[in-house]
Amino acid sequence: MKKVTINSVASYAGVSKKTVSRVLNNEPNVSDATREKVLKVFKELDYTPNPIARGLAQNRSFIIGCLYDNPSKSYITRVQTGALAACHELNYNLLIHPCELRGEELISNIEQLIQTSRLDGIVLTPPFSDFPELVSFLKSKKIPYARVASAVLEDDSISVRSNDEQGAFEITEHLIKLGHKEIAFIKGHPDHSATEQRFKGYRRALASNGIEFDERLVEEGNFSYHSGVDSARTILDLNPRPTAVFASNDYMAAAVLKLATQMQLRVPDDISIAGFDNAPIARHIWPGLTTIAQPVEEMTQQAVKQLITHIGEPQESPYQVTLEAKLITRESTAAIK
Amino acid sequence: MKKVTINSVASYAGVSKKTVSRVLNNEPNVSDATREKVLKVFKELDYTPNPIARGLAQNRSFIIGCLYDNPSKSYITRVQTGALAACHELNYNLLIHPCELRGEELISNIEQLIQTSRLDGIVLTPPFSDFPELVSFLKSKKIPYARVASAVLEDDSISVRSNDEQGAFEITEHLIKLGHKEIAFIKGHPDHSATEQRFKGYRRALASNGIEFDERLVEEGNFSYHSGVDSARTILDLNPRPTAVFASNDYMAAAVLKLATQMQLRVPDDISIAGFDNAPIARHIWPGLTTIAQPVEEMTQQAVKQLITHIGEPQESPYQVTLEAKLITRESTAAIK
DNA sequence: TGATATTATGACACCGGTGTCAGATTAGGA
DNA sequence: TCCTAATCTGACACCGGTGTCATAATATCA
Repeated sequence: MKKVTINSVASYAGVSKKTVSRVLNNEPNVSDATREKVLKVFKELDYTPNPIARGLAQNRSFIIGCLYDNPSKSYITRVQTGALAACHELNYNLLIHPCELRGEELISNIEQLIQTSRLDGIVLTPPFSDFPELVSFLKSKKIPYARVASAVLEDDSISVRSNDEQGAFEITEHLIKLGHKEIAFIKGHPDHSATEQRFKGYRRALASNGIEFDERLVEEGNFSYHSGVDSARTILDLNPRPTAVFASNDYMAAAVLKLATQMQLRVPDDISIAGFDNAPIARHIWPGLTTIAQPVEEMTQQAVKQLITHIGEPQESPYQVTLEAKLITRESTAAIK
Repeated sequence: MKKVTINSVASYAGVSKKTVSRVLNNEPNVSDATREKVLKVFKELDYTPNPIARGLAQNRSFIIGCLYDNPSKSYITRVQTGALAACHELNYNLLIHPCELRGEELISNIEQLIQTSRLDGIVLTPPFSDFPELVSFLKSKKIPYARVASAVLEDDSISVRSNDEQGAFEITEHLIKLGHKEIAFIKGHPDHSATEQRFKGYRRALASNGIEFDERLVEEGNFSYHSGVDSARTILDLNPRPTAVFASNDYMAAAVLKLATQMQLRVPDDISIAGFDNAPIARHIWPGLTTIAQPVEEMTQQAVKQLITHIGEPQESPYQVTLEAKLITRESTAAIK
């Protein structure tokens, strides 16, 4: 039951360490006979190369970090799922690192993370994806990074996003087509670039349908359920009350629904409610929320895959892709009566 | 901007590598003067030891794995939060590993994980905590492990749990004290040991209050929202309809609430609903769910901390603790009319 | 067939730490 | 003051891989 190392394999196969190493890494200049001999020994001895030794020799950790600061657990796990899929595929490990964007010493926190864990790269998820201080820090330190769901496209970094503006446009237009004209809007957290994008989409839909934008219908939220409750209170107390509410995410939409229900309002008969993200809660409440679904796993997976693939080889034209967001209609929106 | 290694520190401080290493690890037999000299150089050069090199020398990875297979995203993130806290404290990294208990080749999947990532230990979360095949595999391979929220206490492994049986007892008794006698019960997933425990607590509460157990009031669920919908349909169609439903977790309870609302039943006036876990959804719906809160982060943190602390030193009497679960009453339960 | 180019292989240093052990230094006691 | 014990310190091998380079084996061509 001794440990199987490259040395045992080498002596067992009657070749040098280096030759075994060549076979391991599919390097050329190994005769077919030797290669097969070594491969057979791999199987016989059930050999797995030690990534730590390899890492030391190559000055790599085979670990990438995933940064997030998000109140939505479902979003986080979706991000993780995508990142893990990519890591798995490319024999990397994922280090999750929740931390606060506005926390003390964010930069030095990240610096320490990179130093102590020797990360080979970092995936930034919202709201970090568009946080200039962090991005420029990583760039200055030459830490490879990729950005998920960023709104701002810098021209020299990997970025995979979906179109928030367009999604918000579509769901707003969906409400408009149902006859709604007074559509309240609840903004997300100001640190997230999606907040601005979704607001833009909302305004564009109004404008392109000839509905005048009314500032009084806009509330500031922060993506949390709690903030949704506050915003909902203000909105539902308006006189006249808007006939529809579009909240920038599903948690806030759920909060509107809760408050509306408490106020004996019937959804969607008395008021339509729309959300964003297609979080689990959107289908766990009654009525189910009309919302926008983004391919979060897919985005993250692509971003991480690109990140890992291009570690150590700076690209001329980095991977920048925008994926589709999709309108999902459920019971919380209906035609105005 | 050269790399700072133990060698640079050593030559800069005018001592040997080994002495630097001693200072790093707080080993004895270093004179105060030397120690301080080296410490000063650490600061001046901003030295961070390379965990990969250290790992190679000590045949460790400073990584522990966290296994889960859970439909509840909030549970997963709570587990992660606790595990990360412990890892952080002890300079370890956490490798998350979602996988299916009933998936193909679970054991070889785990074996490969351990082999390729050279994990120093593993935390098992439900339903793995009480999965005998896995536990005995780890034991046979001498992989250190700790179990979170396990029901079965083997006498030689680290285990931190909370009392599911007692929690279920309390919430059932809460319903009974509100005057309910026909209390339906929705079971969880059979692979989770909590399922049996919660059911036991329910029955014990009935028994100790002189209420006869009625098998027709028990439905099989699997902790998913969806399964809750199915169970709810059966229960709410019963004639006479039970006056309360205790679902084994909040997702299923939310499903009962959704269906009840769709059926125009008023909660809690017409029917009381109770859940378990205190998931976010419990307070994101209206009425909020009466439920049981478990200290998931705390459990996991303690388990991981013990695990890491005792890597490489088998214990005589391992850490086994049961933490308190707490009844949280919200609007979904009320006295019978 | 011999000279040369190409391919295959291994010896050895190295990555950045830790473990072992011997030797140097200091402290303690007679 | 000298001898012994305790404390410091460093030389060196080692962990398990990879990179460099020299050399051996084979292929190519004249």
